[in-house]
Amino acid sequence: MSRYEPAVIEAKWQQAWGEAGVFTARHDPLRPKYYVLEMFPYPSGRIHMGHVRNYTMGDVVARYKAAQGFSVLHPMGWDAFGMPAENAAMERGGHPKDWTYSNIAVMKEQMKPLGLSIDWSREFATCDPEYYGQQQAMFLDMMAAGLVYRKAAVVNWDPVDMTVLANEQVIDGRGWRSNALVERRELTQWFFKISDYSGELLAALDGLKDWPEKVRLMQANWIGQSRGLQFGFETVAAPAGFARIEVYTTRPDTLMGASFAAISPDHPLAKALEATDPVIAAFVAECRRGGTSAEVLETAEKLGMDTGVRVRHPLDAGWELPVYIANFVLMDYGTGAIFGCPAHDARDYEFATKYGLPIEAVFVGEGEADGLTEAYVPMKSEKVRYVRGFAGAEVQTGEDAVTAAIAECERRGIGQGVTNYRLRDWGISRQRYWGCPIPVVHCAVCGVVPEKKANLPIRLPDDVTFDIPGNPLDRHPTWRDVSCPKCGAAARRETDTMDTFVDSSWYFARFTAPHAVTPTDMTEAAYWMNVDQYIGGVEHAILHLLYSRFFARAMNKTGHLPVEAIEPFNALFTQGMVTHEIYKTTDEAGRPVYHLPEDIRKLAIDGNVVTVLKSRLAEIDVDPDSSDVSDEALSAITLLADLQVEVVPSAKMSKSKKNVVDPMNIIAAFGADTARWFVMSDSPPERDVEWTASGAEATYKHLSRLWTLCGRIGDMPADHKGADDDLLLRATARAVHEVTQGIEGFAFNKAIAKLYEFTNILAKADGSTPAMKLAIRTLAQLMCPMTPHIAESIWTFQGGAGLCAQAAWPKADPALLVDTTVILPIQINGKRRAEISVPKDMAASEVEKIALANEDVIKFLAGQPVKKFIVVPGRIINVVI
RNA sequence: GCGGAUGUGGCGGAAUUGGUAGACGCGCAGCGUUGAGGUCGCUGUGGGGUAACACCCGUGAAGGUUCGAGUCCUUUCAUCCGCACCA
Repeated sequence: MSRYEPAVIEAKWQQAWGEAGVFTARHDPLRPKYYVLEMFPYPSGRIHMGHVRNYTMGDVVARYKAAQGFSVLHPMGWDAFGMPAENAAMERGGHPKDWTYSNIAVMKEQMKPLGLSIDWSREFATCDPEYYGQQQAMFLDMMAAGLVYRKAAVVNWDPVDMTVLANEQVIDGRGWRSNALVERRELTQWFFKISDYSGELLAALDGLKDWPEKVRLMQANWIGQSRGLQFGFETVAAPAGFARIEVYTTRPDTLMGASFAAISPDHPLAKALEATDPVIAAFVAECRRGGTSAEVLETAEKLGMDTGVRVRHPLDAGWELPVYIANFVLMDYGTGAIFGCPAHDARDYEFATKYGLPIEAVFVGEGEADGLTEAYVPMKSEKVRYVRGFAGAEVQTGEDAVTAAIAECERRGIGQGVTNYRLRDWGISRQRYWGCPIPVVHCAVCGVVPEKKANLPIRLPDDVTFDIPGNPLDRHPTWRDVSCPKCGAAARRETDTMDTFVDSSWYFARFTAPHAVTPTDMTEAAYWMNVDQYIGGVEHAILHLLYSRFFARAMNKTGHLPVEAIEPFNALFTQGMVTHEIYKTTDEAGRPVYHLPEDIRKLAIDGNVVTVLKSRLAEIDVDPDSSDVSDEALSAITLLADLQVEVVPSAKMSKSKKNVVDPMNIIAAFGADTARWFVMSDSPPERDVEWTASGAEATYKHLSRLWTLCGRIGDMPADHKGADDDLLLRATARAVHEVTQGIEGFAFNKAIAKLYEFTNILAKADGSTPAMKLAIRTLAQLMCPMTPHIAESIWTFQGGAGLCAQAAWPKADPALLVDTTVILPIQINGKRRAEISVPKDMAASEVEKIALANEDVIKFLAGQPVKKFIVVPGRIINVVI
């Protein structure tokens, strides 16, 4: 066996897999299927380490399941619509389509050398008309099924560029290009009725046993089910048409503590007042300044204005409350109007304090005085006493108080108990070019008319420019101006495109039949769905996954997915990021300056590692790349503190911090197996992994050492006896058991630690008996999911039949996994003082005798009587004195 | 503001889920190999303490439950992620 040359063997085995068609997914009714999917990439330009980690994880699962005998589907595609393509066109010229497809070509070429077990015959991009045309067909079906509607919604409006901005494009309340103050503006937009499924999407979370608990929790909180009371305030001195204001509250038990009512600046009443009152109009305009994101809205200073309108308290007609317009009341939640109880709601308390409104407690903490007013009393359900509750709810606390208050209000005819959800309908309209066109036409005669399916796909026009802001579709007469599909009159095509989340909400289903002339093929979908293991970043824990769960239900309703697939992802795994340290200095003004890894040098001085700038080394006449640094130079470096670079560990890779590691450089230097092994080895997959140059090098050294070891064994005479064969067989069985458990449990770092241990045992064994050969072949198989190329070479070299990638996963003989004797530590009063070695199944009474006869134990007992003797079989002994 | 998570040696992490804290890897140190450096091989490596043992301390902090706590409970501090038009 020659030297370890990854470039040579990796190309060779990739070709062999390709020729054997190992990764082509086959619809084989006789075999169980397994569908592994990693969240598909956005084609941003080049692949990064995060991609390598994500796809290697999926690949490990795919290869492992294939070895287990499953018919595996492991596809790849491109989430190809989105803003960056338009931004590139604006900044550099060119067309989003060209930018996107050339990025796809580059990234695909970069992914190939990783040796992933992907079935490339199923590849597609969401910007392919064949894909988005099917998406348009589903939109029409969903429209017919009543899942689509239009309504007004607020957007970020840039008044200078005259365009809609994404939240990301609003920086400190200003447009990212124009720097103009952003306003909130209403636009008529398309919505999917995801709220029809609020209850179901919540209830079904319980069935997702193989999803991370935290993701289910986040989704549940996002859907935000609450039980409350909806009731109407009767108004006094309100404009015509506003005799009542509907309010929703989750705390009807605090109604007696009401001190004001507040409506959203977007509430119809606010709009009516705005039209006639310039002071209110100015205030509402003030509220509409700034972006639309929840973070901005909820951290903004609380602003309110008394409208002059009054409402009657529902429990006491003589009690009038002022109605404020308040910027923290959201039109999207509840009814867009609230009642304020400052004593028991922190936000209301802040508001009441600011505007001098009364604060009166409904309940007090146990033992506190009844006269507690003007203070905020947090809800502690166990320890409250009602002092101003209303009849029927006096004795209740906590949730019971809410339930009792709702019942009492219903009895009195004041309002109704309502189950409310925080989840809003999904607004999908985007005023942008590079997205899936919404297939409808606006006709002056017929109104909104769906396109005919025969006319699909509605293709994006190619002849567009991005020299001025806004949506080029809006100013493209030959594309925009059409005749009505229904009556033939002159009409206007919808120029909004769909949110790119729509594209990614069903791609997993399309992979099961990527070339079908309908969105899906029900036979294929029935075989391949669901995705058995889905893997991706935790940043998608809420939106993408919730939208996909909704879409699967909508697809079922419109006949595009079987009912078994309404929860499309059986198991979910959320992986962490790849981070890298940052090298930072500060300039004269104290601003941080970042340095590239190749511009710094790490030196070992007196057992410490000192990081210095190469350029500064040159200044003191030290050759920055020479390995030979004199002791004088080293001590000079220690003295020069300003020469040293601050190392900030574990930062997200970003160009501005200059800590991006390009996977292609790693593959060129060490090969794909090293890159794959390293990203799987150090950290648990759900956590961030820090890329270190030394770690990657160590991985390469390990693989080289293994290569040499296999070569050495191959050169030995057959049956050269090294270590005990029995020991080898046991070690092999244990490795199979532990690595299998590691992969099954998504603990790849532990699986790799076990592989290191196993390799260390083999390196010491130094023989070439059949037991050794079996051990090495097994090692190759266990490594194959992680490092498939070197595994193939070792497998072949050690006489494995066929391709390692197609060999059946090894099984451990259970008899070889049990140890006959066990070492029991002995604690005395909880401190470990001695240990004994006993047969595994020895009776506790026997163990006690041996333990008490142990000389260390006798020494520590020092003749004191034993109060208690605890034996945990096979684990530990504790003697209490 | 709301929601979710994470804190263990110099570093990444392990700990059979309440039972020997620090597996495995990196780094560092010593020895060997080498003309030298790197490579490679062997050994050591939580802190204090000792000639070496012994012994003491130790899982962000402070309390608690237990024969026994990294793991369970209470309080607290720090850091990271998401928030509906980034994907």
